Amino acid sequence: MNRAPKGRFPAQGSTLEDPSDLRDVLTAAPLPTAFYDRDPRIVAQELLGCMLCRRLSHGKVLVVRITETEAYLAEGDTANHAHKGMTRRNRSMFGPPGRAYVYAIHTHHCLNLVTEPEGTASAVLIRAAEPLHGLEEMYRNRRTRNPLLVATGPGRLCQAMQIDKSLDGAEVTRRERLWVCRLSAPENLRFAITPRIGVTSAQELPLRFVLLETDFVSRKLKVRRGR
DNA sequence: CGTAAGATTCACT
DNA sequence: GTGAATCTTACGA
Repeated sequence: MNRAPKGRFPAQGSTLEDPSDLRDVLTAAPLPTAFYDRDPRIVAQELLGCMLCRRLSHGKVLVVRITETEAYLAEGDTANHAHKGMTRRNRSMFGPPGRAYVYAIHTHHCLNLVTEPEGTASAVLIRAAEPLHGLEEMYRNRRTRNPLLVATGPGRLCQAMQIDKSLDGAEVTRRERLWVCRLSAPENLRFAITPRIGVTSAQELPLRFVLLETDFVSRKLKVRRGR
């Protein structure tokens, strides 16, 4: 088993050091409302590999590549914050698709993207991402210089990208404070489907989607043994 | 108004 | 693996 030497980082990972690549990302059209106005399981899968972009108040833009998502269903999903109806916390999930639902948990925040039509409370939790641009800013926010620890977890991602409740309800279909884009037509990326992490109910539902062939995930996939 | 729980993370054993 | 940090929300009295 290969293991990175202590104090060094794996060679894996890409950046947007090439100015033209960065320009392509920053000028790409955000995914439109129609993208989000679908079943959260489909949206969760198709978000894998997409770029999540955050413009800070002073203008600097942070970019990460989404590697791990979870779907929270409007029907039959007791792990969904909205499964017992609307509350002050979850009201964004009842709003139109293509907006953020941000909530606080212990000492952290988590980012969801709202799916399906207004009145249908479903969303996709962004669980992990690979940092691509604005590394120094994100290192500072996370108090680490290990890229594998920057955004591999929903709380870490929000801390790295300065996402908190002030972004709850924000539109992610415009290039304003937060948006998602992709550089080309959807690629056929391979991913695994597993139960969701951390939920205390509906634990069996396979609603977590994890990009394969990346180390930028919140939990290592269980290795299938035997054979 | 008191209390309990939580879609997490980190340090430590 | 276990426990603590630390804060917001939800809910019942």
